[in-house]
Amino acid sequence: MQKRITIKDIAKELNVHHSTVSRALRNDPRVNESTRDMVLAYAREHDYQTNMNAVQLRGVTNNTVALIVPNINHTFFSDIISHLTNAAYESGYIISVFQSNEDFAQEVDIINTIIKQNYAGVIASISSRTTDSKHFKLLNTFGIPLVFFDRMCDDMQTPKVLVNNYEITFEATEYLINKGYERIAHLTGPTHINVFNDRLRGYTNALVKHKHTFELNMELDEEFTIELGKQCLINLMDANEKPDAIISSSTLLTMGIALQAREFNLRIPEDLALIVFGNHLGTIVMQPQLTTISQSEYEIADLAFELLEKMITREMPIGEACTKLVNAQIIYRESC
Amino acid sequence: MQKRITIKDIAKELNVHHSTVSRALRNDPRVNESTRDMVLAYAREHDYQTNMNAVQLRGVTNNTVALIVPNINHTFFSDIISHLTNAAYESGYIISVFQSNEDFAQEVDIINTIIKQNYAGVIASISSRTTDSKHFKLLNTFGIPLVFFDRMCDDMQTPKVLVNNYEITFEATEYLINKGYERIAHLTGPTHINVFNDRLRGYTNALVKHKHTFELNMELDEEFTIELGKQCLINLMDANEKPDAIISSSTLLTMGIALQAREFNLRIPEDLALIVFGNHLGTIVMQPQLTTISQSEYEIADLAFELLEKMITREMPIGEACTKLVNAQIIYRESC
DNA sequence: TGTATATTTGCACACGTTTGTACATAAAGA
DNA sequence: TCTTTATGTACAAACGTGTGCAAATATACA
Repeated sequence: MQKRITIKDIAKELNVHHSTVSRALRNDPRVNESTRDMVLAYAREHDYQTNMNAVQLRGVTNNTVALIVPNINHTFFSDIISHLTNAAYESGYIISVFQSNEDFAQEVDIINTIIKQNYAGVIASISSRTTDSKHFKLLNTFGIPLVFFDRMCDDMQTPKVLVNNYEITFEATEYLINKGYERIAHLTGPTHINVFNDRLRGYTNALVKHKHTFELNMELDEEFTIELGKQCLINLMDANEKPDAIISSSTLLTMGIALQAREFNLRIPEDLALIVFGNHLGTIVMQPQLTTISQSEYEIADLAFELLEKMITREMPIGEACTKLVNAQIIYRESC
Repeated sequence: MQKRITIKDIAKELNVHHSTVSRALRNDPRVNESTRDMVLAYAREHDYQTNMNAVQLRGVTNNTVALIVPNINHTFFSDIISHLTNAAYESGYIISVFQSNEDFAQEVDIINTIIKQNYAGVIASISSRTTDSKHFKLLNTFGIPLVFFDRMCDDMQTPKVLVNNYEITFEATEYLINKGYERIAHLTGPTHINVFNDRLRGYTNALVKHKHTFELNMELDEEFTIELGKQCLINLMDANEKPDAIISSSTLLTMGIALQAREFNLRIPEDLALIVFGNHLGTIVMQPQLTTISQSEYEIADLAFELLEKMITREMPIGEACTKLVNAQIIYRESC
């Protein structure tokens, strides 16, 4: 664990000034070719690595982009992370992922770390407990570009890449209605989050349009698990009017429902239809395979990064609103 | 997008020296209480954030730990990430995740970024294309603590948290043999990686012990997908001696196999037994539910972080080998 | 009042890098 | 030979923060 080698060390060793070394390393034309070669050879030989803290202290931005997600182990987010990492790498950026764990305090800490470390930019989807956007606004204050995707703070002037949750949930509900289902339930997350609110509105409005009087919306603030899904179905089937179709925001919840339906000897889709948001692989190995709403993670990732990069290169101003809608689509399978 | 506020700005505004502000912000006892309160109030008011680049330039380490994984959207890794993030947060650290995408060049770039930015430490699982450990050794050179988990470079002196892949695969193979399966195949990744090599050895040795002559090992270097799994089974069933059991390293592969088995009207587990590494949720919603080998991600995450933290706090020296084995366990379900 | 001690603040330098400017040397032109 | 220009290198200051040391002020004690 020797001391880190610096340009001054190199300079001393080669009997030149450290400014010459600095220029040589960055291929500045004002340095003699032989000097440059000598410096580069020495640097390579001794594994010199720029100290970015010193560089950034002078105001130069780095190439690391922070990505904040509520949960890394949700298919939707992990797919986006994966695509985003690749897209960014091709443009010369490194993606660094942070998980807020649906926790407000952690989200704030993450943002503070990002500001303190001077990241080049931030792509974020907020936690379900986030109601205040002060910490995100701070990014703008410090001149760090920010792009929201999926879940966002609606009071912020910044680019947003969103899914057309309202339209697709409307469409899904209508699809179930047209299939003859009478009592459609809707399971989703806290509706102060745009995503869940849009889905709720799509669901409700479709019911209204078709004059359905049965409306059963469950807004869950707990962690979505298979167990919770089982319990949900138990509760639902305990009521007077039992649903014959469920649109759900969570794959885990829906898996639990499907497992519990077997226990109840409910046939899917005859007795109970299921539609779920997401591309979880489990949905296609189940029997019957679940009808899902796919949210085109590729497109979201590409769009979000494209917008961020434009802000980093100052091609686009920071702190200016702009919303891109990405179309989700229903993947018709066997559960309806 | 105003200029970033610094301690000098605060000092000028409050008519004190910036060193006093610096001390006040870090609760140095050598500063008057009233002065400190004044400074803290002003800092809070104006959203002052320390510039870590300046701090780190002076040799102080930060609290950000880098986590490198080959693929974020593999259940094994995303579970570890999730647990690790929480464990680290409780100890006051922030985890920043990087995906190498099973690509050597990206892995090298990530390490270089980590060195340049002076992260506090690194927890890593190497890509399947990594055969040279020079970049990881560089971390030690620069005094950055490193802990490997799961996949590692065996020529490196550094703590490693590994799964007892040899023993558990031996056990799984033996289990199949005792169940009466005659022709057991093994599907895994490139065996220059310790994980896959250990599994192969466990498999082979169990066969030898029980004098089984049928041995079919497939070492795949492509990306594991459901499609590839389907193709695998097609190929396997095309041979003269068709396997009646498969131990596989990949959930996706095995899902493909299971789906293809249906096409072939092969009954699971009667005609074909399946055991797969991992905790993917898909394995428990399938019918039949798959017997899996669970690798206790919690324990791996906790151990890895514990070791890293000790190195960060210099409680443990950097660059000293030590290997912790974590016990995997077979979760017996319906596919055998 | 004067001296000793405790408390608080200011000063100056360092960390590693970049960059504008000045200096030195070499080549070219008169 | 002397100026002019081109080329290469050195110098010094700056980025924001932390810290040893000196200075200043306040408090205690004789």
